[in-house]
Amino acid sequence: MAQHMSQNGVPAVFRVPRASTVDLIARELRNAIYSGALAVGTQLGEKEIAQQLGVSRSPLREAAQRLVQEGLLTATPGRGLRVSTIRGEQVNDLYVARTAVESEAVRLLINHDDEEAIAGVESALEELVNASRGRDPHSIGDSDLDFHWALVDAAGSQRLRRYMSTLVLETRIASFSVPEGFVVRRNVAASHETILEAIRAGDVETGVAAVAALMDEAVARLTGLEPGALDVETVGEPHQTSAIALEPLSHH
Amino acid sequence: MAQHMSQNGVPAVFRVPRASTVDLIARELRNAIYSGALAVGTQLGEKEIAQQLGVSRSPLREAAQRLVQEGLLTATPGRGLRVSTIRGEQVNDLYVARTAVESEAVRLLINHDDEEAIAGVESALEELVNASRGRDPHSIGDSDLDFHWALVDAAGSQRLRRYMSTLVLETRIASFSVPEGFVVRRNVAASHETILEAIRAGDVETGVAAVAALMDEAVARLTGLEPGALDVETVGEPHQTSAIALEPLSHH
DNA sequence: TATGTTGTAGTTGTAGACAATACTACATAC
DNA sequence: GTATGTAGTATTGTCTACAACTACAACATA
Repeated sequence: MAQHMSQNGVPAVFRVPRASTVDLIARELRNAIYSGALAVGTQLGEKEIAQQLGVSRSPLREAAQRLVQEGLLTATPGRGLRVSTIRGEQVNDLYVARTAVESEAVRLLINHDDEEAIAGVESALEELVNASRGRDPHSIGDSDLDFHWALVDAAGSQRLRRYMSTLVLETRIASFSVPEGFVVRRNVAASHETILEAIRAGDVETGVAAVAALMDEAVARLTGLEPGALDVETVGEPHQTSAIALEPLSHH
Repeated sequence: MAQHMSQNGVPAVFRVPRASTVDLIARELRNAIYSGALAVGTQLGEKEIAQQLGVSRSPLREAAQRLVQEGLLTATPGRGLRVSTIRGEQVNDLYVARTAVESEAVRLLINHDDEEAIAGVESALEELVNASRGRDPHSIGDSDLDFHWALVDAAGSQRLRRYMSTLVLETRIASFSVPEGFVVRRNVAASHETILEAIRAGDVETGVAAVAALMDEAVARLTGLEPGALDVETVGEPHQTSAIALEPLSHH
């Protein structure tokens, strides 16, 4: 019983958290969705994907159920799995969820006042500012999502992190789902700075309001409301569909 | 192509969403956790449970992965599945997530001002008031959770609903995880009334604050901080473990 | 021509068998 | 007596095969 106990009864060494095959496959699928290798709406043949990953259908199907629970994949009995599409009212709902999570993150950051955590958000903002000086909409979009991820990550809540990691992917899906292609705002950095300033100032009210404003704007952009009123930049090429989507996974 | 299209191109009739076997199993597992039939920390033998449900291990394992994604089950490679335990810092994190979701629900309810939706919350509150007049801690606890569920349900967001349905189960798990047994506050109704009043008054500030206060109190109750300062009632019998946990599921 | 039916191919859903891993108990060495 | 090694047992992890379902196309029929 006393295998490696420190004096106060707390184990001094923990079980190494090996990743299961299902974990690896699920991660691979998420990456494929994020990168666009698995295009939105794609029907994924289990046999084919299992072969590409070098596993059999069983663990693949188990991993797929995780993404189904997240809402990233949609399963229809007899018709299998396809990558979820997010559009119309779903876009609005997605940003409702993001508002809930990111608002709480702001609140937590202000309450805890952890300098190191806030610094993480700050460096993400700097990345965004840099990217927005360039003219590559894709890297702006990536930095944008990175910032929001950093914001929630810094809040230190395991559950909010889990929610956000799915929401980031769903946001990506929503972007892909827009028929016009990738759309980004020109002046992203400014409104994001407002959030960070509010956090530094300890002003919950302003911070939450800034988050909400950002979300409303994003919904308008993605659902195409008042397209003339928004200062956006559109990029063609909705997404490239490659024949071989997935790399075989290496167990380590 | 034009099989049942209304004039605007939106399908007028949708595919009936048949429930897959995996759906049914997942639902059954969640029910078993909610009811306590699957006790917290229980290792669930796949063979045994599959037999009880009258299915083979494959769909059971797939369903289990859904609950793993939700955090209700914990999977360890080589050691299989067990019902998650929620205690210590996890309790706090759980209520952080609930605060995020329920605060946003309050905000949505106030913004939309949908009388029918608010009425749903009101009836849940009445149930809670009734239960709190009685002395059965279990029915008080149930009505409490029902109220919070109704609150989020009324907000009308699909994603918040999904989060909340898991959070309700996690809250239940947290209750079961308390070694002293079921613990409820004596004056539950009052603080819940504050939330509803704030919604009716359109006062976001007060509503959100009331939610936060409720959550803080719950964390204190469950983590056993200042036990003397809280007006709580404890019930023994942490949970009865029945030999046969699950009913065979009927496909309909 | 349009609609309904039937056959066929391909896919998914489930079950069972096999292989790999982890737990238990016992034996053995220090 | 404690600790380490080893065998046996049981469970999980993965694969393969079969059954069931869906989609598509060719054909028959009104």
